[in-house]
This record gives sequence, structure tokens and C-alpha cells, in this order.
Amino acid sequence: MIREQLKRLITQAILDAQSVGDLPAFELPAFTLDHPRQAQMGDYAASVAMQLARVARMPPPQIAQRIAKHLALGNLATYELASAYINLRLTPEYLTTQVDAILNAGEGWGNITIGAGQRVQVEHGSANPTGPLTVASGRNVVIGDTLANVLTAAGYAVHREWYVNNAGNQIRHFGASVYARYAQCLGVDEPFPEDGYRGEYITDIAKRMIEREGDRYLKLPKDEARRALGKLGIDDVMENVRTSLGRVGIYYDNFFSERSLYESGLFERVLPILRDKGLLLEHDGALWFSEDGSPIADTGTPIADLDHETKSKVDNQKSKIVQAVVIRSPKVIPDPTERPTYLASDIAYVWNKLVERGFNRAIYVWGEDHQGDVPRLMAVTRALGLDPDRVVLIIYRFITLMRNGQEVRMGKRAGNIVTLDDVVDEVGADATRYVLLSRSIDTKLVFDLDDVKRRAEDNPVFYPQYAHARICSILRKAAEQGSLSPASPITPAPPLPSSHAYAHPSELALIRKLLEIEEVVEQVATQLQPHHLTTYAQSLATTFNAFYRDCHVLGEAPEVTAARLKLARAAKLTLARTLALMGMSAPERM
RNA sequence: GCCCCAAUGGCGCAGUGGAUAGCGCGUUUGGUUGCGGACCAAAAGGUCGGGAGUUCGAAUCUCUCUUGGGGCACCA
Repeated sequence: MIREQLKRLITQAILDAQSVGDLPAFELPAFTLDHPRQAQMGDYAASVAMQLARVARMPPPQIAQRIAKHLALGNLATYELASAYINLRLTPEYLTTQVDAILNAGEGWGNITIGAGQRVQVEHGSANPTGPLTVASGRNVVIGDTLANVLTAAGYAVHREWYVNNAGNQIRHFGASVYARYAQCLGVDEPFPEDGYRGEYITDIAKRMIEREGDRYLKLPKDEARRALGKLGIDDVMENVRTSLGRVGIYYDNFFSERSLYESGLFERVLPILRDKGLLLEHDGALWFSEDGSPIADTGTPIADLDHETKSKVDNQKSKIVQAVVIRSPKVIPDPTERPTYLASDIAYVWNKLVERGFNRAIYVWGEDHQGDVPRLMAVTRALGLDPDRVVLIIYRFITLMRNGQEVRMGKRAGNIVTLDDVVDEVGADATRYVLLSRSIDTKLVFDLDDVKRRAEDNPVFYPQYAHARICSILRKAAEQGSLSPASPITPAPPLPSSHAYAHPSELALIRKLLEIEEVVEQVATQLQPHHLTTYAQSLATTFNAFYRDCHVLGEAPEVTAARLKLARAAKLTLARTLALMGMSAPERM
């Protein structure tokens, strides 16, 4: 990356200055290279001279001068001193060579290597398999999928996983609900369970069961029938979920069964690790996890677990001491063959991720309702002797869906859900993904269906796609005129003769913007904030449109047209890559 | 009560400890005898919620207060 190259050159200049005595000896602190606010100040600005004032015991401008004196930038960039700032400007010659570099990189353009092949798992989605994929889960899967795309581009070996919560109370209620509808559809007067799922899709599932299996479950003992139909129901739901995910371009490497944590005996193998450390406590017939092994008071009333202590002011959430969380209790789950509690699964699952499968990092994408579980998972991870830094929790805020100026209320139990399919039907997959990505995960997102549809003309959702289609149109026209072989829209052309270096400010601005994609990939991969992609896509399209306005491509002198066609192709490639990272299509026409 | 998140032009939001805080929508005024007007330009619009602190330098870090959202069950 260019920024890293420039940083290395500055570091070298400081070392050189020190070795000849222009600067005194000191340990070089970490420093940054920023983009100056004003373009006229250059492409990058180093404020390192100010940082060094104390250790070098010199006025910052003088330090800047002495660093600059040793700066060996070659033809990469030029520098200017502005007080203590060292401003660097990439040269047109260098920028010109980068257009070829972009086209040569092809589909790999924008990829960086910071991941160094580390194995990272992104677990996302993982909604209870008790109903269709809702638009609320849409934010989860789109965030997770996009991060997975970007981490892949950043050089990580990424594994995409959906955790199927096919155990526990909710599943029991679900099974009972399917059974009730099943019986009712077959004319049996079966009461609907109180904690049941009231959505109509349950009846649909029941009908499909009848079609496939007939009435044979009526002949089984109720408990057995409920369990069996629950299992089949989950399969049915998950199949539909997969179809819905496919419509927004989301695929998984694995669907991981929660139940398998018990069926494989893993849970019973991992639990002794905690027991041996004295972190498991029996109390009132239940089994508890207590991170510091502190005894549980016999209060006679249900123990409110989280009397946390603050271990560190820096990161409360992650380092909280968790004193008591129940792992197994007959009051919660009476059936000893069923999964004990949610935490029990988390214990086995994190072990499975980090030890059995050996991922370097396990990223969990969780909605804000799971925020309270963060300390528990971190505590369990520590207790198992695993490095908590290998567990990364991404907590995103929920979305509010608006239609006709009103908030659409949703609840899976009550059955008034808006599915992701509904939204995709209404506004399309690309717009759905774009909107869900467009805000920081830390802020709540208002998804106004009417907004996205109504203003299809001046809608920011389609702006980058429009720019892409516009480039395609130019390239098509060029092909008709014989300026470009239509068969090879992105194969590299021969390098430009140096006399045709790009010189127009709008050309150079566009190249600079194209090069930024690597920084965006790095930023998203390190901050795990996918909305930077939408910001970049907008500004990339804007920069291209300025080029389009100022620099005519076709009908200029042959060398100029050839050079600008190359630049247009590089812009098309960069737009397409950005859209692909967001999981959006790059249309040739709109 | 404890914990997490948010507060930035009229509205919606970006912003990596660095220079004159940006973008979209909206508003106003303009733009193509040429490649897609789903485009572009200009203008108006800001005490970055209040206060204190750290720092050469704070929208950004710390503390505190205010307001709003979420989480704090032997639920998931």
C-alpha cells in the first residue's frame, strides 16, 4: 500500500538523519500518515515532527526540515513543508503507472495482505430456526456477509458459519406449535400451546408435513410426535432461510448444529476443565458457573446473577468478572436429555471454534439484545484458558422498519413479522443490502421502505451503480468505434508512453480515489465497520462523475482517448469491486 | 441502581489525536449546439449536547452531568 511505502520512507529519513547527527538519538514512536483536509495540501500529511519535539528537543518546523532533507522519495511523490507538517504529493508519473497496476490486478484489485492467511470465522445470522428470516435478521446477515467479504479481501482465510439453535426451550415451543397445527389440520381438536408461535407459516409447515408424511404422527405419543415434528419443522424453516439468503447473495460454509455439541459429547468433555478449576458450583439443585469461584449466597430467592465487579476501567464489558450464571437446572430444562442452558452451549461452542477447529479468531455478530451475554462469553473464554482477544463480538443496533410513515412493529412469537423476502420483493436485493450497510453498526437504522422506492431517481442507493453503468456505456460506444476490443474489457493494455501521463486534475483526482480502495479495505477489516464501503462508493462515483464532466473520453486525440479509456476501465473495475464487497451487483445498464 | 450505545448545519449521517469539521437529502440560483440529466456547479446553513481535564494540538482520549435507545431473569 502506498501509505505504508511512504511511512517507511519517512522512517528511513528519520533514521538517516539520526545517523549523521541531524537529529539526536531517540526511540521513534508510532506515527500516522493522514489525508489532509484540503486537497491542495497534498495527498498525505505527516505530523511526526510535532510528536518528536520533546524527545528531539528542537522546534517542530526544524525537525520537519531535517527529516525532509533525508527523504528519498524518488519519483513516487514530492514534499512540501508547511510549518511542522510534511506534506506529500503523489506525482502524476507515479499515478499514471498505477492505472496499469490496477488493471493488471484485475479481480484481485483492492486486496491487501494484512490478514496474512490467518483463519477467521465469521458467525452470523444464527437466528432461532423457528420462523422465516426477518428483516431484523437482515442487518445481521448483511453485516456478517460483508465483513466476511472484506476480511477475505484483506488476506484472511474466512469461514462463514450459521449457528443453528436447534435445542432448548424455544425449540420445544416450536415443536408443540407445529404439532398443534398439524393435528388441527387433520381435524383433531388440539389446543394451541400458550407459548406457541402464532405465525401462519406454522400452519404451512404443518400442511407440508401432512403432504409428505400423512397422519402418522398422530399415532405416536404426543411428546415424541412434538419432538419429531419440531425437528422436521426446523429443517423446513432452514431450507426456506437458505433460499431467502440466496436472494441477497449470502452463502455459508457451514450450518453448525447446536445439538451436535451434546451429541458429540463435547460439552461433557469441556465441562471438567471448569470443574477442575473450581469454577462450577452446585446450588439449589442447579449447576452454576462462577468465574472467581466465589460461593453463591443462599438467599432463598432466585439469585440475581450479575453482581459484577469492575476489573478494568478500560474495557468494562470484556473484563467484567462474572460471578454466577446457571449452566444446568431442572427448573429451566426438566428433560435431562435436552440441552442445559444457553451458556452451556456457548461454553462448548467457543471451545469447538478455538480449540477443535483452531480458528485464530472467532467473530460473533450479535444484535444488541445479546449485549448482556458479552461478559459471560468472555468470562467463559478466559476460564477455559483461551486468549479472550481471539473472540471478537460485534454488537449492532436494531433497525426500525418504516412504511407509510409509520413504524412497523414486529414479533416472531405473535407472528406479525416482516420477512427479508418481503423487503427484497419491495425494493430489490441491491437496495436492501445497501440500506442495511449504510450506517455505522453502533447506530440504529431506520429503513424507510417508501423512501427507498419512491425516489428511485435521485436515490443514493443507486448512485454508484449508475456510475458503473455509465462507464459501461462509454466502453460499449468505444467498442463500436473500434477504440477498444469489446471482448477484453479489463485485460491490460500496453503501458502508456510517458509523454501521455495523466495531467488533468480530474484524471489525477480519479486515480487517487481509485487507490483509496486499499485503505478502505484495511479500515473495514480492522474496525469491523462495513458502512465505510458505502461512504467510499458514493465518493468514488462522485469523483468519477467529475472526471466524466471535465475529461471527454471518446473523440479526443487517439493517445488521449486510449489513456482515458484505460482510466475509465480502472474506475469501472474499482466500482465493481466495491459493489462486490458490499454484495451488490454492478449493472452494465440500468 | 449497574452496564453498553448514541448526541455533529432544517432532516439523515461520515469523520484515523493534527491545519479552515465533511457527505447525502431538502432549500435557493444556475449548467449540456459532444461519451447515459438516475448527472453536474454555486450559495445559504455549525458555539461538534453542557462542563472540567489530559495534550504542543480534542468532534475524536479521560472524568462528570443532561437527554434518548438497549441490556441487566434458574428466558433465548
